[in-house]
Amino acid sequence: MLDPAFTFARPHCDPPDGFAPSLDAVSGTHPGGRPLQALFLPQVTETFAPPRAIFWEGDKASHVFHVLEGCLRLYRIMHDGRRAILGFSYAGDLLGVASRDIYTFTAEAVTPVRLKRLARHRFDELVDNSQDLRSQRLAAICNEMTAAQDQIMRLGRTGAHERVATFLLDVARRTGADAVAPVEIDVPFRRLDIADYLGVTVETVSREISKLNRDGLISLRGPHKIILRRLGRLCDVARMDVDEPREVRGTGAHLRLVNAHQAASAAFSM
Amino acid sequence: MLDPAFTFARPHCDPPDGFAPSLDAVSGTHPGGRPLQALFLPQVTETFAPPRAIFWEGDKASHVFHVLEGCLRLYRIMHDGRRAILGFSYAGDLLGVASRDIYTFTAEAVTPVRLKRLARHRFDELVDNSQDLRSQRLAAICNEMTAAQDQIMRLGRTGAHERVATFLLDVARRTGADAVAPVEIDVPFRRLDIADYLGVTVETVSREISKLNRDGLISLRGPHKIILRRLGRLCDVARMDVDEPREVRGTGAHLRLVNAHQAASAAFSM
DNA sequence: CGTTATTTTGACCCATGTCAATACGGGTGG
DNA sequence: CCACCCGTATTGACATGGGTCAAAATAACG
Repeated sequence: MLDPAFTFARPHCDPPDGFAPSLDAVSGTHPGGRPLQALFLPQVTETFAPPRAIFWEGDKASHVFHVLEGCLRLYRIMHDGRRAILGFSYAGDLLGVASRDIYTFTAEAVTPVRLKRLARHRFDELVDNSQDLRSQRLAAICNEMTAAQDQIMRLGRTGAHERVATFLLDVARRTGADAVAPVEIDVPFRRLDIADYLGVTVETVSREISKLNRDGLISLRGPHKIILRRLGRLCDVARMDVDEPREVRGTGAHLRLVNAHQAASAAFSM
Repeated sequence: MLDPAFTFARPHCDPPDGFAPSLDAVSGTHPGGRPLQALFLPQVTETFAPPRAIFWEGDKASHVFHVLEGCLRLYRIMHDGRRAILGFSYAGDLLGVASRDIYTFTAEAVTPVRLKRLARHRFDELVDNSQDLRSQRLAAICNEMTAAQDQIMRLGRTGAHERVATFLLDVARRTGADAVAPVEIDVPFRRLDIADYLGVTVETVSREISKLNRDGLISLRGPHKIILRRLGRLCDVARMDVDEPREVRGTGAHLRLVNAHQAASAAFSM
């Protein structure tokens, strides 16, 4: 699936990479034996048409899910209606693993979704009986943590350019797109979803995408088909200001890290 | 410690509460028997003077730590020097539990810190041998996830007012301050730390604090001693626009939740 | 006490939000 | 297959929260 060249050159401390593998969604990397996903094999398949919710924020976290097909948005809503999308979930992901008591977000189908479910107590029971599965679950949740940290960094410290570019690259990676120059990606989400995920408005998302289009970094084939033309350039945008390291304000204690990562953007064709 | 009235009324879906119990820091709530923290009892105590780092982002995650005293900032730095503080860690917290391979952030002493450490392999070994401890560790990490989600929501969807007010209330709660009106809290962090945590600039933090001061919601006794005078009002600021719920843009599917939480702010004396 | 780092404040500017109009696209029924 | 419709996306004009730059005030520390 993932071409090794398609690693987006990720120096460990450089966050605006790493698609948020969605906060409570676990991309399936199975170390040795049976992956967590295998636990769902005997279950029946269910189907959810968009925009139906699989579960709601606040519901008792009674099940864990394995997404077989389609994609989902995971979000929370504030008292006054503001919505924040915490992440997206794709085929292969697990859903609800990090929810203990109640679900801390709503999961809603964006495209038609097929999935399997397993009662939480059953899932826990199965996992607890295997050292290997326990370890997998832990690793999975830790990966989610890291993804969440990436997102915190993006939202707190980057501009709209960077966020949108990063988002497109992440979708490409999640999709398992090829690393060769003109990658056509499918973006099933609406602009509002993207906006609520990136912490900006629909208009800003639209404008940034239009700008990338004007500048030739991408082409649009309808709002949901985007062709990434200059991957290298997109990376540059995603990691703004790479060339001109700005002055660091602060203690200086952490200066040890600054400039320790000229490596970066190299990967990716261009 | 925590006055029950001091719960900041947290309806499950309303994020701008919940102090980020720091992303990889575990506040010690021990269900039944021996808490995770007890594992550190036999270890020797180490001391770190600020601004010394306990570990660096990217280091091999060789140990887990238990903070006995003092407080820490946990942060990541981008290639160009921008810093994002992911959270803070206080006495009682565990540190490094959610770091599997390498530490995904730097932990640095803000005040003189005393802590104990345990080799990661040893920690894992001990935890894996007890159903109870495993469960505690899992719960702890899930709490961190929730805290991270809160932060994502704040950074993506709130203004500077809300962020600063929330921050002050969270420090108060973390500190275990009393719920009665004039609460004096100790804020050991510098303004730049707060700024990097809240995703704004130092100047903005300063201005917002000044404004709260002018408006009588708080008083300053030096930049690191803040007296919260109108807790109720602070809560209102932290959850801006409570009274006039704005029109929700979007599918409408999630409308089920909107307005389902007029409860809120009641708690807190005022 | 003087020296330096931190914080506060002011003036100005820009990225992004807001409001509003238009254009597009995908689905439906004729 | 085409025409219409409605939700979504784009674009423009304008407003503003918060960033930036610079200076003054205050606190921290030897």
